[in-house]
Amino acid sequence: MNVTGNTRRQPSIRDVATAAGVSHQTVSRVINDHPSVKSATRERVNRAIEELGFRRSATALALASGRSQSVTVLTANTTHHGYASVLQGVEEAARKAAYGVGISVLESADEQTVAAAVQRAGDSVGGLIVIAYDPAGVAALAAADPDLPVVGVVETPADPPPHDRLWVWTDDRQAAYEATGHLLSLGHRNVHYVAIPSGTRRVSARTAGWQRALEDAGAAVPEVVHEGWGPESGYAAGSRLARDPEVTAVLCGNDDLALGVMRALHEAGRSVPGDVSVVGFDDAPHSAFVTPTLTTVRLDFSGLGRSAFDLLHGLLTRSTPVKPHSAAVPELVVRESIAPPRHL
Amino acid sequence: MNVTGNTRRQPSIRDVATAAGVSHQTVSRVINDHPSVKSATRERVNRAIEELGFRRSATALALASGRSQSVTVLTANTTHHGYASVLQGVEEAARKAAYGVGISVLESADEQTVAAAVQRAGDSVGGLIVIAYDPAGVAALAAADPDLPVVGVVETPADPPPHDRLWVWTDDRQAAYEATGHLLSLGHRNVHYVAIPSGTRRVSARTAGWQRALEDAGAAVPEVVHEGWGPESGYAAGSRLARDPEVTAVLCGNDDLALGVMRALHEAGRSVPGDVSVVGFDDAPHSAFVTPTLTTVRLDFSGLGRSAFDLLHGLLTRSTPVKPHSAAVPELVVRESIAPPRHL
DNA sequence: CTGAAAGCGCTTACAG
DNA sequence: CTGAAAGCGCTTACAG
Repeated sequence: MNVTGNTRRQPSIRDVATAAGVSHQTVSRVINDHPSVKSATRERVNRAIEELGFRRSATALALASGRSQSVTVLTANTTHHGYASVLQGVEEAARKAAYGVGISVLESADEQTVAAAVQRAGDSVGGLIVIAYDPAGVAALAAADPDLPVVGVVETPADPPPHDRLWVWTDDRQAAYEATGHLLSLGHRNVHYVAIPSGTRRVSARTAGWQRALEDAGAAVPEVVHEGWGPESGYAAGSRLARDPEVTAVLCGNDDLALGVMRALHEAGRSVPGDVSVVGFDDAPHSAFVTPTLTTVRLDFSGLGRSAFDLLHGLLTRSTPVKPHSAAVPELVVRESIAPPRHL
Repeated sequence: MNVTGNTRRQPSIRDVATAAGVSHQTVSRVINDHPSVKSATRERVNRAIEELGFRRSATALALASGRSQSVTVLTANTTHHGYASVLQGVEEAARKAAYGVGISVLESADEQTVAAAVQRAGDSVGGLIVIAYDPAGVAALAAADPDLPVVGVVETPADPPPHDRLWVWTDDRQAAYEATGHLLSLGHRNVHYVAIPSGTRRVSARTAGWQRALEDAGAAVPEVVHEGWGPESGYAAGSRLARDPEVTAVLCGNDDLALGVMRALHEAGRSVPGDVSVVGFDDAPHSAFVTPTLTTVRLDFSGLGRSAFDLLHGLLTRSTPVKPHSAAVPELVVRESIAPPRHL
């Protein structure tokens, strides 16, 4: 009626219907690719859509249909390389499926905070992806409503996930095993481990892999150095480790930690890799450009994010029977920061 | 009616109304903190809300009221430190205001891609924050519908933003000026600049600051080395710069670039800071732990993200007259990577 | 202070 | 193949 009027309102399905001389019903069929529409009608509708610049309201779609075409990722962090890459992978896969992605960060592992965040996230969204590498994430995964579609991005689990839960992971247990084994094969009698904060109360996957490698080689298992996530944590750990001349090889839970360890060793006058070999985890972009370049385990985080989304998408659309699966296998990238120990 | 039934449906405003013996109307008033509700009624409603575990549907709210309580950030990247930190800042401020945040990444600066992304983002959302540090972001900012609430996170603009646009920035022009000045004051006769890709066709803010500092000091302005964002770009630039013995100081558009430059210099046998001083931009977390520790400009990205959200929030709620404003001033963090040139 | 009506822009059965 | 009706869960005037 108001075709030539210049109201700012977005054209609705009804405006399109009027313009095309059909019911809004039929417009709905056309935009949903419903087969039973005469092609002449379809064309008329599409032309009207084009002319009016119609865009279907995602909000109305969500309200009327119950499917929201969006997921939100719940994470304790957005800046660390692994987290940011997972997020990027999720977004990439979601975009291809015409899904939106929301992000909600967990400020702490505090029960109340986590519960509030999980609720908020679950409120207006089809499904949830929670990055559960840390205590906050693990708590969130546990706190999520059982009938909300959720997939967790987790460390290699010791046991398969509960059957009502979908998880995705890379085999970093195996990766830690191999990295440690590589160091031992170089002649090191021992490998120390500087751990990232574990999400679970039990031994983390990386820790387990490292420990197993030492045991398999008949080497003593030194105490794990527990630290935070950032380079300053690695620095603190490295300062302590530097005082022990027996320490000739250090595996770190991530690259930032490894950089901190290398710096502390440097300041203590112990050279890397001359006196001590250092290995990181994640293969952050700058790790190949520090001096010495850092030997590290490359993890396909964005692939992990894509998998997480695909899994969730399957769950939401019930299209294919979905199964938890692990992503690309980790790969040890050998660079300058490791060498045989002096005593050889 | 079905109070004891165990349907899985979330309780609605109507269920609450029935339980409290009022109209759904009144429930709406209560959850919106409308003043004109008798406190006895209010209490009854609140009790019902509590008991039923009612949570207001954000979708219905958005559809009925037109305000969506969410914003989306449009960005070309999620992993670089600056971008990730801006995103984190936005999320933090949004969470405090009970807003959701969506993220949409721009795969390329290609016109079609950008247009599609902007449309998608603008579809189901209250407002848009676009990170416009790069060509894709700048294109997105330009492509956004003029009557969609948008705030841009931009480089220091040469001219004030168009009056219908809200921008936020840190004064990195000034920061580049100071960093360059500091290098000159150390005795360097010249400072080269390795630039990040500029969003605009014109000279970027950082480039302008650097250039001005050289001019003010009467130094020659060498050609800008144009590179990408990552350390490998810095490495490429550094390799070229290393061949010129006249090069004694290099300012880089970001820390990753700086690391790449330092690595290339190292491989070329030129020591940092002995032969060449290197300064970065951003103060990424690891920059204080590489060797030599990196002198860099600290930028308050998360503060910038918070400002961006606040600005947008004001725009959306029309609560306060909002004005574009710049965030915390950048600060030069002097570390080991710079020194007076050899010739002194 | 509170309720009955209409509507936001869609979809989902139900008819024909 | 297409339309008329009802509804998703809220809010926004309009009455009283």
